Amino acid sequence: MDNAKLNEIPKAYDPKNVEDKWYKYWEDNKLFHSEADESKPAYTIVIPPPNVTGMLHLGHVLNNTLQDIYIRYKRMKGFNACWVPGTDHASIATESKVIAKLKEEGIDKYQIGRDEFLKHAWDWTNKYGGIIIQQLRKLGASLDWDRERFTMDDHYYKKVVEAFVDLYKKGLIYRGYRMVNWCPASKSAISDEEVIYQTQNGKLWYFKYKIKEENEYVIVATTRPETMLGDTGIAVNPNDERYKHLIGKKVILPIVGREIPIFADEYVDLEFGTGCVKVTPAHDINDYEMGKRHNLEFINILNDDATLNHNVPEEFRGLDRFEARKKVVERMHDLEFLLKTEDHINKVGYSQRGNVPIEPYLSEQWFMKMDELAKPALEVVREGKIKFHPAHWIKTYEHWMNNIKDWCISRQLWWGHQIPVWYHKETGEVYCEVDPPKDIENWHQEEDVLDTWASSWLWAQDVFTNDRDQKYYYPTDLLVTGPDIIFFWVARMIMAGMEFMKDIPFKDVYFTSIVRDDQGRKMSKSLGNSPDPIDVIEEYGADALRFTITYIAPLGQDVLFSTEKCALGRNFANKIWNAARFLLMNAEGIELSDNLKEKHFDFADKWIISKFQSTVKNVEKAWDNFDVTGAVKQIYSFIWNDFCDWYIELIKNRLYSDNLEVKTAVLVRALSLFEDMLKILHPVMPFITEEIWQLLKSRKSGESISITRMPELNESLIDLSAEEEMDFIQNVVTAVRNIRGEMNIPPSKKINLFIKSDKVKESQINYIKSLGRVEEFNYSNDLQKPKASASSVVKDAEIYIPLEGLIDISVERERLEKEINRLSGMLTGVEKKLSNEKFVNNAPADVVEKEKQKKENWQSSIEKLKSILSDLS
RNA sequence: GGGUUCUUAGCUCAGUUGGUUAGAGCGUUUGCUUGACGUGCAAAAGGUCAUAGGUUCGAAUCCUAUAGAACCCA
Repeated sequence: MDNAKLNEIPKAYDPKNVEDKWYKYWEDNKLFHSEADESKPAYTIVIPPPNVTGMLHLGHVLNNTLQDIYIRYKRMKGFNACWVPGTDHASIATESKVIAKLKEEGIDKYQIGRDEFLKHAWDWTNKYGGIIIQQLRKLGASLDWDRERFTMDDHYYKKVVEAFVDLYKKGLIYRGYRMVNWCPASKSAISDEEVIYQTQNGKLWYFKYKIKEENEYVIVATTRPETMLGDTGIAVNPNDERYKHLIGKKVILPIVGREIPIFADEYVDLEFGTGCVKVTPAHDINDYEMGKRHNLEFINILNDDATLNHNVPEEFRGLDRFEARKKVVERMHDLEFLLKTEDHINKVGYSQRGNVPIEPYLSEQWFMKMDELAKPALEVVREGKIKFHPAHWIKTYEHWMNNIKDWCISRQLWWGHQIPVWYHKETGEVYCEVDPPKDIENWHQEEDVLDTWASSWLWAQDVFTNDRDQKYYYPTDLLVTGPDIIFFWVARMIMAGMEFMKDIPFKDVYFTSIVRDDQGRKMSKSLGNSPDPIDVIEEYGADALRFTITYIAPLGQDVLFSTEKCALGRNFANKIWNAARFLLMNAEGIELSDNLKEKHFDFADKWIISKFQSTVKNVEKAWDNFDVTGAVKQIYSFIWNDFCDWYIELIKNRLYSDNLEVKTAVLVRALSLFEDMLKILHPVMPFITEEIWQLLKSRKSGESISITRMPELNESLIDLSAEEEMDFIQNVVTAVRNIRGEMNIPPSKKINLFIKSDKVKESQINYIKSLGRVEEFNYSNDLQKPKASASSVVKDAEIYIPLEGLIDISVERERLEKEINRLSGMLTGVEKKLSNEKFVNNAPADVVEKEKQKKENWQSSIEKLKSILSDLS
């Protein structure tokens, strides 16, 4: 190899100068662009579109690293790999950010109107929309940038509208006056899935309501006193002896003065509170049901911002619900209707986006019928047409699908896909089509937009904007996402796929871990425990981050991350770097002719090639099983332990040999293996592998490791006898090092070594000598133990190290005794097993044979050690 | 209240269909300017596999119960 720059290879790997350079190279050469090509199999992933104005966080890092690993792996396996990037318009989140920004400027959304507001929203989107997309490049994500999509693109918008119209015409979408989860912060309905229940320390207030024309009271307990202003009934359990005589009577609602009936309903829990329940049908889902059953009045007491409206007494109007609560309690106290107050732990539903308590609220909304859509979507998962990893999520999915409720898809927002429904100004007729009515002046369009998920549920099918692409790339192969959106998105995308494409949207779904901090806490801005991935990349490199997070992320469990852990990946990168540096330095000035590759083989070469083949086999299996951590650990262990710790040490003898042909042959082989090694690592650490791959040989412009082929598994190269020979060497060398350690013999001091065995091969001797730092070496079957030797037993070979003057007899005795005890313990276990007739009769023959073998080996070792021990003077 | 998952070395986790000498990384201890790497090398210490039963010739692995933890749903 002729390369003057080699001396300049720095001692420590620095990703800074490497990563951006190669990403640009890949992008400039469009290496990740895919075109439909029916002669090749496609492998397709659509990115779970991040919020367009969002920033990259560690959840994205894990998720996108996994996708990149699979897309790169499949690309190198010869698939036409296509990874589609894009972002999501995130209706509520984006709109509330825009509103906040406008508010700072003193602008009110309703004053400027819809069209003007949307201009601001687009400005905002264009300003922040590129950030996360750029950040994905820093991570090394091999996305097909020519296919970048946005859920508000014209084509996509049209598809969303078409889907609505289609379902409306099929009768699967309807409009209704229903109780929904109302988010007072965004002044919009939200779906059941967007409500997060939080446990809170609340109170239980006990109120007295007087019964009309009698001198008796009922006592009700409530967690929400302010709703009493909307009470229209009192419910008791029909079997409750305490209250049977009151059923049918009326009470006078305090403060308000309204007369409301006492009625019986099975729903009432006799044990809770007093067994008497105040009923507010317009503001509680259970009360709503009771209200319908008993024909109660529905009195809505709230405005859309959760202040009290004109249906309550004057003094409460305009008050926020929480102020109103205080005031109601005060008034009830003054009126002596407040009996007592208890502490009470309750669960309060919060709006996921608005982060305020939601209100059950009656309003006119659009719903999608779920029963029919759910059926085929459930079926394909049950049948295994779509596979979940880990599989246990199937149960959660089934449970949700079996208990599915209609989906509230309308949002009282402007940023999003406006519902394609027009109402006739005169007749009130409803018109639902993709295109607006011709006499548009006589109609007004539905103001509401669709839930964001009612657009992103088409993502897997409509990121492909022409029929050929859609036919070629759909169904996609893999979806990588968090289990937190299994209902929001995964389930609904499956429904959309089955409904509109009549086919599954993806074959495998990989549910990622949740990234937490070192102490297992959720990452959150307020805790300040959420490192910015870009900072981590600056400090450790994207490769290190990618490697570390996949190394520590167990499938199906949370991953506990801290920035410092990235030292793992950084150290690994540095290790690889130095291994490359070592080989390249030795190759300097040498002509590496490939025809020497098959020459001067010895068992060390066979061993490492055999190990590599096993690694390829195991890694492929692990990728196929979505055992990402398993694959990453296999690669790590091969490179660090097998290749660096042993193989490089083994070849040093030959590398420093005077025989140029031997030296060259070894180098050519080592470099070729190193190149293969880089390839199997490349999906995990794309940058450093590209950097080194480019250094190994001079490459043509546009060439890249990312578009080379993965090494093919060749099982005929798995060589068990070479592995056995190597195993012996490793055991002998380790025994020698152990003795050195125990006897405090520094590595710089050479020792002599004798092995009582006739099975040592000539080819093994040099390796044992160099790795054990051995001066004089001898072996024979009838070797006498030299005086004052430290000893060990490896398989059936006794090894001696004469240490005249250096040996500490008591240390040596202790060492031997410890080993004898260890082996004896294991021997006892195995003897017990073998003396058990039932074991010998019932266990498979090979298992019994294995146990017998163990017994013999350990027995023989123990005998040898004992005899050595007794000779010890 | 219902469901799912988890409990293995000081910490974080592997452990494939029951048969291993129960592994790895980090951390700890000791030694080392060994002609790639101290972001390193070598050696070592450290585990009654949560607890109690059961199935089995044999259980970290299968079953039951108990305790504890997390998440989801109501």
